Amino acid sequence: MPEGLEAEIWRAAIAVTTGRTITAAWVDERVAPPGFVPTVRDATITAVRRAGKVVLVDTDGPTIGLHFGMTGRVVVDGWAPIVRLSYASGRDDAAWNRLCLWTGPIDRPPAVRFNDPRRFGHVSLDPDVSALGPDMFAITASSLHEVVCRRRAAVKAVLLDQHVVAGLGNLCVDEVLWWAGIVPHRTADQVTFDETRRLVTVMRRRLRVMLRRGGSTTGVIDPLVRAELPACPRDGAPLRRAQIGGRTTVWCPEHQR
DNA sequence: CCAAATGTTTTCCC
DNA sequence: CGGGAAAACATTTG
Repeated sequence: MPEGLEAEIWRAAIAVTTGRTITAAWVDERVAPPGFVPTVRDATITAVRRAGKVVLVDTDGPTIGLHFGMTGRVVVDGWAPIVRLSYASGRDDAAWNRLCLWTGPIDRPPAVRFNDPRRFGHVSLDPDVSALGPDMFAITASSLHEVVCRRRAAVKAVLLDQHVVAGLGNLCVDEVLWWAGIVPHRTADQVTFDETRRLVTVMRRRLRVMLRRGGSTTGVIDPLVRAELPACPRDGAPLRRAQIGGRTTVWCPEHQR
């Protein structure tokens, strides 16, 4: 899924609906709060924001939260900003639709369609995002280090924690650690301030590049590299793979220390 | 048939 | 109570 980068791509796509009024809505009741449809009908979309991995559709009524889970995705005006997610089906089956918002005739494609085969995602009203940490594009080295230096878990697990920094997912964490030269299983409190600074610099740069390229699967440690474990593109050492923080982790034992 | 998959939440154990 | 690790969740794909 979708990490913060995908959420940002979808946020920008959905933003074209700003100013339109929701004329009709449909949800899979299993993934939405009760009374969702009548609550959003006739609301006008005023802005589309992102909080970490969550897309927030503001209206003159409630704010609609889109939580993508592992396989959620969005189609806007019949167009998919991200056609195929790795680790998810490339198909687009109507049976997997979880939310449709129309801003015009109901016989046209919905303005926003949320489709999620695995159904780990959900839809919310006025979601509370106050517990999220600073955004991955905005966090500073000092604020990050303040948290990191007090945690004993693996640095990988800490960066995955949305209360620490919002938006990073499994692929992006492996990517930034690879660029920063920090081994993922190192204890967070062993990460120096200098290293945290490098981490934040790398985060800003590489996330920007990956966003432009199309999301979290476009880095050096992409899904193919994760599966095949070729030699490290930086120094030729054999890449390694293990479970860290409960997730598949790939790193270079040579330049990540 | 089996294993693994980009996330969040819950449960359990120190 | 708090931190951390592991399990659970539902389904598809290789």
